[in-house]
Order: sequence, then C-alpha cells, then structure tokens
Amino acid sequence: MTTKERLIEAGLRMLEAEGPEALNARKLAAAIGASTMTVYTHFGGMAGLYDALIRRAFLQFGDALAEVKPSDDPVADVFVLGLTYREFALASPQRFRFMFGVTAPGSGAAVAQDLTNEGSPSGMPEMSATFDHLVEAVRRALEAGRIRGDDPVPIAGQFWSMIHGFVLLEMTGFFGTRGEGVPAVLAPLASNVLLGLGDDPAKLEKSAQKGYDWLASREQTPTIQPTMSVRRGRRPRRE
Amino acid sequence: MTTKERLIEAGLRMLEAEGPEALNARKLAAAIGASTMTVYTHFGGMAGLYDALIRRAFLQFGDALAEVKPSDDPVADVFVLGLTYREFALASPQRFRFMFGVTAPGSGAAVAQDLTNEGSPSGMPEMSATFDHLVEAVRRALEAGRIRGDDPVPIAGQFWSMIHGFVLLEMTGFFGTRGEGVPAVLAPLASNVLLGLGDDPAKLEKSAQKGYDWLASREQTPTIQPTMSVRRGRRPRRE
DNA sequence: CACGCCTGTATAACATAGTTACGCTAGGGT
DNA sequence: ACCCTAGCGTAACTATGTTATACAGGCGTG
Repeated sequence: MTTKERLIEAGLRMLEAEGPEALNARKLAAAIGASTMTVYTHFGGMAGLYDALIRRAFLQFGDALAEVKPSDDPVADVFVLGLTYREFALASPQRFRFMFGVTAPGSGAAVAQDLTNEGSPSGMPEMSATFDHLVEAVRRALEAGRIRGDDPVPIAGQFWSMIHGFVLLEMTGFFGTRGEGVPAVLAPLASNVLLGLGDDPAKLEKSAQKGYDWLASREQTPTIQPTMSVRRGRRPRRE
Repeated sequence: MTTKERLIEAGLRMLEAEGPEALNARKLAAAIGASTMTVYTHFGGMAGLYDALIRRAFLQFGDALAEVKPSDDPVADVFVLGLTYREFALASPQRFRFMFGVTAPGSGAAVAQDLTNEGSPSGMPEMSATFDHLVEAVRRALEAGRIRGDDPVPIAGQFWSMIHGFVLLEMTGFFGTRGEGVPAVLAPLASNVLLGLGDDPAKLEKSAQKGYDWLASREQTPTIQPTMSVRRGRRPRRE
C-alpha cells in the first residue's frame, strides 16, 4: 500500500472517530509513522488531503448505494435507496457533514465553491456518480409507469432534496432522537411525493412496506411500528 | 452599543464576507479596536462566539421568515416561506452553512453535535422559533381544509426537510447555476407533496402561482418562465 | 475618605497546527 | 560514474486559540 493510500485511510479513520477538527497533519503523520511533510508531498497541503478524503468518502457512499440492487419494484428501490442514504449518513455523521460541508474552514476550500457535477468537467464526478443511482431507480419507475414524467433527473432531484434535508435535520436532533423521524416525517414525505407523481396508492403502500421491511432487517428497531403507510404516520409527541 | 454586541456584529459581517475560516480572534478584536481578550471575557472563547453568532443568525432567519405575513391562502404562504428560506440561505451561503454546522475543519465545531430543539430545554430555542413559522402556516392549511392530517408539526417537518435539502444542494451547484432548480425541482417537489397531502390540484396551481409571483417580485428573473405548475416543470438539459 | 473587590481590558507569553526551507538518501537513466 | 528526481525528515516560521498576569475604573462598605 502506498504512503498516499495509508494517509487517506488513516485520515478517514480519524475523521470518522474524532471529527474533522481532529484531522491535523501532525497526528495524521504520526499515525502512519511519517513526518508532516508527507501531506505536502502527496496532497500539496491539508486542503488537498481534505479533497482526497471527500472523494474517497463519496466512493464509499456510491458503493453503499450500489448495494441496493434493482428489484422488480423500482418504487421500493427508491425507498430503500433513501433509507440507505440515511444509514450511510448516520453511520458517521462527521464524515457525512464533511462530505457536503467542507465549504471553507481550514480547508483551502478548493471544494466548496463549485463541486458541481452535471456535465461540468471539473468538480467532483464522484458526487454525480452517487446521484446516478437514484436517477436510475427513478428512470425505472418512469419506465414501469409507476410515476408520471419523462426526465428522471429533476425527479431524482426531488427525492435527493428531500432525503438530504431530512437526514441533515435528523442528525442535528430534530425529529426526535431514536429514528422517530422516519415513520413520522420521512416515510409520509416520500409517499406524498410519489403520490403527487402519480403512483397508485395501493402499489405505493406495498412498495413502502418493502422499504419498511428492509429497514427492519437492517436495524433492530422493535419500537417502530410498521406504520409506513401513505398517511397516518404516527405523529411524535410534541411538547 | 456594548462591546459584546459590537463583537457579534463584526463577527457576522466577517462571516458573511469571508466565511467562517476568516473568523479569528485577532482580526475580530482588531475590527472593533480591542484585544483578543474581549472574546474570552464575553464569550469564553471562540466556541462561545460561534454559538452567539449562530443564535444571532437564527434570529435574523426568524425575522426574514416572519416577514411572510399570513394571507388568506395558507398554501401560498407555504410556498412563499420556502422561497424566503431559500432567499435567506442564498443571501449568504457562508452564514447558512455556519448556522447548521455544516462547516467542519477549523471551526470550533462545538456546535455541530446537539443543537437540538423540540422540547429539549437545552439546545437552541432560536432554531425552533424559526421552524414555528412553517408549523403555523401548515396549521392554517390544515384548518382551512387544504391538506389532510391533524398534527402540523410532522407535516411541517416534511416541508422543512425538502426545502432544506434543496437549498443545500442548490448551493453546492446541483440544479444548475442560475436558479434553474426552482422551477425544475423545488416547485414540482412542493406541489407533489401538497398533492400527496390532499390539496386540490386547481387550488394548488393558484397557490403555486402566487409563490411564483412573489419570486418574480423579488428578483429580476426574466429567464424563468412562470412554469411553477403542478407538473411539467421545465426539465434542465442533461449531458 | 480609604479600602477592598469585581469587571473589563491590555500585554505578553504559551501551545498547537499549517506551512515552508533545506538537506539527505535512494533509485533510475544517461 | 554521474546526475537528476522523488520522497522524506528536521527544523524553523507563521498564524491562531488560549492563558497568565497586571492594570484601571467603578462601587459598596467601613
């Protein structure tokens, strides 16, 4: 394994364990038994290292989403993709925030401004690769006639917006603490969007149930009832 | 004006102008003609200052949202609140990211962990105050019979998730560069959610149009056609 | 009025972390 | 055999958060 590779992996471990602020050149170098110079030799500085870490994290993200194999129910696949998105984020909130948030601070922030994707040759292709999994599921849903529309990209953008926002808000503590937000907010939200896109309520209910089954198979969450119905999400106690 | 107040305002200016990484005790103190000790006297350290800045920013956020006066069309109010949310974020992406802790490296990051709200006595009440504007609009929409459901809180959570995710993704450059995402993604998304919540398509169309009118009155965006219809958002060119 | 205390401030030093300068070594090509 | 380059280490430089310490002013109390 190259020194560069070891730096990236040590950096990721450090990022996930202690957060971005604990990522410093000296500790990192010490972790692989080298001097701080390695950071500059291989990455040009901490900013370059951050960039490499983010790219690597997006590759991990893409791998996680790629494990959702297309089934014969593309809408269920959309549910599962969303839940996988969430699972990846919650697996290491530090890493997730780092991926989307290295907008500026210590980092040279070469990243922040325009890590556009979408045809822009520069930027971060790893990011759009992640997005593509969702686009593909939406495309199949369109093809299967489950939802209306023609271009899957903006529709996938709708799903991405909602899951991304939900996950970030859930991570900061809204929606309760123990995954209550999924049945209370996320599932009804996804169902509403799909309803609005024209999916059949009965089919939707079945697809949502598959999403819940997946979730139950992933976590031991006996407290969450299978209420991933179209409406009637159990509302959390407020005040 | 107290020294504390001057520190906060100088900090906000610096944050908006140069981003969180430019926020350092020495420049900040110099900006108000004092020594770095003032930061420790008044805030206990940079982390405390960050906290104060975030609280202040959320107050500004709440003020911005409070300018959306309740009309006789609560669904239109939801649209306008969402667009105001976006406008506030885009007015200073640096500030917005800072507020939600999507900031990372250099920042004190004492913030990120648990600025929960929702009944949690500790945390950041300014945050839930912001949220309350949306809850109130949803409550009125429920009361007016525009959407189905009983508890406005989780429904507002749906809207918050989607607008929050959309804004963050838009800020990082997805959805194109010049606000194309609003007609292509955000408007259809909001409409779909409202449809899923049971709003009448004809009424929804009118409310969405009011949202578009508001947006047009806010910006000079002649390139965006009034296509904020329920479906048929103009899809952006892909590849 | 004098004393003591508390608060806010400044100066200066300390610790940490990103970065750079510079020299050394090893390997490969000429 | 010579030289060049890449990778690395040591050490220093710089920026920044933080702390120690002292000073000044206000205020209450004797």
